[in-house]
Amino acid sequence: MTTTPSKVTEPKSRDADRSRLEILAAALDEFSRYGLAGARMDRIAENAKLNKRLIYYYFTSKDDLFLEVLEGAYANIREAEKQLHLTDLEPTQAIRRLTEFTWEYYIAHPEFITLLNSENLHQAKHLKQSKRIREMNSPLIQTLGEILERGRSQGIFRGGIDPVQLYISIASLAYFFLSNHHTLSAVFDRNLMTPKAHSERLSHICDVILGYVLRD
Amino acid sequence: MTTTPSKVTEPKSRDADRSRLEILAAALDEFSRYGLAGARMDRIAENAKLNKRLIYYYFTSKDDLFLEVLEGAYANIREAEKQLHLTDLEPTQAIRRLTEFTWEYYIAHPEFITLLNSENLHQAKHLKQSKRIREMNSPLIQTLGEILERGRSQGIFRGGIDPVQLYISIASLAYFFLSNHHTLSAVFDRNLMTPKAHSERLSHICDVILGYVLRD
DNA sequence: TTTACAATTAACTCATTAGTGAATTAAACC
DNA sequence: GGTTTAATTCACTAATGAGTTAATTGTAAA
Repeated sequence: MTTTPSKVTEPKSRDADRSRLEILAAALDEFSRYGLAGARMDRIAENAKLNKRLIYYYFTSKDDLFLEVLEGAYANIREAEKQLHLTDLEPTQAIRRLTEFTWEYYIAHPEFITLLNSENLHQAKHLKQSKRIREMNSPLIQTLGEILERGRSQGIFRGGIDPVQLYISIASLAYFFLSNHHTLSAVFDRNLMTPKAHSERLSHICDVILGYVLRD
Repeated sequence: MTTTPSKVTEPKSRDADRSRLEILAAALDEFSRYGLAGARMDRIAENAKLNKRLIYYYFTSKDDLFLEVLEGAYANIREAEKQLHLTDLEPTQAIRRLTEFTWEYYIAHPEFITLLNSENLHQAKHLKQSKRIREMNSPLIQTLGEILERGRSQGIFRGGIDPVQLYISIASLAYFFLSNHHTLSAVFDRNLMTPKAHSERLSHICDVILGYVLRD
């Protein structure tokens, strides 16, 4: 027997907030699966189980919807980055932690990768017009700079490392592998998406990054 | 005076080979600019200065055309790789050469990057059905394995390096930077496409790769 | 319990799109 | 010069797509 719980606010049949979220969730799925041009508004409505008109009611246009989805994806990763607390760790451990985090975040959020690829195909035109994303600047570059300096002064890291370059490199090594795994698997005739292949990749990435950062 | 050269075969107004090539060139441009879903057959015809019907006459469908474009792109990079002659070089120089080549190839062929991104969005379904591409296996992995072994036995390289992992890493560090430069530039508020930024990146990539490969 | 407004729906429009059928023309061959 | 065939054009279709108009319904406040 499913009795509606007394006093507990009963699920409304009309709920603007819920509808907005349903649309955003369906849109994230759609855009990351098919890209911006390949995405279909009808399919988003269908998967959100809402009338298509509501998408326009809440989000104005396909591009505006895409922008909100992108903003959400950035907000999520920035939030996760904040939980890292790299400053509490020894320099070497901090770099390792950041590398592992990056890898695991991409593994857990493949939509983020395809969304970014779409945005880059469109020359970041949505991101550029987004005040929200520009304000969401990552704390990582600053922190990374401090870690590198700390490692440097302890004599364990090489000097002259640009934190932006290093951050991009850590991202590269994880992102490219995952973003391009379909073509790479085909070309090298090797399944790169097995747990074993994943752990081998992560271990290789750590070796590359630490091999670079650590002083000889 | 432009006189039609006597005896020299005059340009035909109808030329199947030329038309095919015009279509392929226009399609490469279109697909790399807009992706597979965003590409427009009418625009390809217009840019090729040929009737749209001819695209279907020569290439059957949009997907088949995309496949041929992709095959061409792979054929080109494989051809360039063959000119590298890494075996003639000392191990360290060979790795540096390969790294620089990869970077410069991507710089010179941005279409290759966006084409690959499109193909990965589509889970490499065209590549997987292409006998041609599967036969075009890169000589690089084999060569890279030999170089690594040579460096190893000379005591200058670390042991246990998987050539496929290393190859993917070299590609990653170049590819990701260029593929994602629009979003990266916006997020870091730094123009990554200046000549200076490019030479800094290449130099960083070489440091990372050699820092990893060279024994401490 | 009526009112007011927000949330939702049905039923459209109109432009665009991949793909075609059939006629036409240039060139190569005899 | 006439015939054949390959290359090209024209005019179309059928479906699909983003976005809209206007009516309807649920909900909460008065």
